[in-house]
Amino acid sequence: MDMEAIVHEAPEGHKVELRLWLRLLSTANLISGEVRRRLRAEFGLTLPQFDVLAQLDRAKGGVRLGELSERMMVTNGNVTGLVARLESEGYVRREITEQDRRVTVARLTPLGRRRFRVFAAAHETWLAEMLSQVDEEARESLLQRLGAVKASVRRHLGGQEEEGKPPAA
Amino acid sequence: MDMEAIVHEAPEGHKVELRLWLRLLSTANLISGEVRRRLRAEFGLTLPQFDVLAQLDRAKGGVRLGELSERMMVTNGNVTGLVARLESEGYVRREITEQDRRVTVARLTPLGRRRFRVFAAAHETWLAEMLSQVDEEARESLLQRLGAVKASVRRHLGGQEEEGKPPAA
DNA sequence: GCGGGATATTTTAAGCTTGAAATTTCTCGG
DNA sequence: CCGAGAAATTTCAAGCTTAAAATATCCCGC
Repeated sequence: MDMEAIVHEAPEGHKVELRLWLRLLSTANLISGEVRRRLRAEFGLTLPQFDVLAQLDRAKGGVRLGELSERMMVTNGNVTGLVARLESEGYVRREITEQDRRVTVARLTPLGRRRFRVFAAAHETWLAEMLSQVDEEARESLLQRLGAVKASVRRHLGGQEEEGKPPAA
Repeated sequence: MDMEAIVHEAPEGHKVELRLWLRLLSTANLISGEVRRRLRAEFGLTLPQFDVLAQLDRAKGGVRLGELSERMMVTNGNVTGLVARLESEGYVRREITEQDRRVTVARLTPLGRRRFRVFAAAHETWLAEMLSQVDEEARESLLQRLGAVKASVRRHLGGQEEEGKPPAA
């Protein structure tokens, strides 16, 4: 089975915000689907697993699981299994600190770090390829405007603000 | 548990294509997470379920399951369960055509159509809210440039082309 | 009208994800 | 010191998702 990304879209006749959202989503799906397929085919890795490795690689001395879940924008319960599987692959090790035994820190094993460098290089290449026909101006524009989108969305999250400043003005 | 979207991002020091991809992904995650939470809280619906209903609402006379999976960019096996759950909710009905008994057509029940109108109106409002601070120019720019991104990505999919024209020069 | 290949869907196994409840450990005021 | 509440993680049930294998049906050339 392949089930290649056919990527239908844009119903037409919808509010423009909706059309923008649908296009954003289908674009992200198109790319992540391709990345996922390649990670699997080339390295037997899932995308979330790659994501964990990337976070751990970025951190010097290991990452608390709670921080990992924040950085990855997923729930705590999620990282538990993810890290467990990566540990059984030998890519990640878990350590319990003696100062606070509630905390578990995950860090890359030497094998994990070595392998991740290979994964990351391929991943970067794929992205560069896939986005090769998006020119410098478009990239910069997208980066900036997507930042604006995120800012707009964040101001309208879920009713209750759980941190940060109260709605300015 | 809430596990609000903290949305870390952009490692800095990565190739610009990678940064663009990470921003695109985190933006999509931020929005879809919020939409998912609201659908669940207000209507007890999952996002994929909403997606199925939207596709069926759009179609006049029912949709073959295979076409549904194409339109939704998910595998065939996926829609089987999705449609089964929506059927048990009474929102969707499945019909087997007598001309071709391999084919199953899904269509909204009157209840499903009625309810979907409510869901869709709320959904549209949420999106309009979340994107309210993205001005007209930015929206148009994003729509157009995301289209270009999709085009670029499609040209670099998975090695084998399974349909469409051979790479035009 | 038969049989092989194509087409449509379902099933299956493995893994991801959420939200909520449960555990474990810590902190701190009295 | 003790106990209440906070904090970090795990467990759990339900649902999503994929890729691959299995089923079921159809089409077509002989």
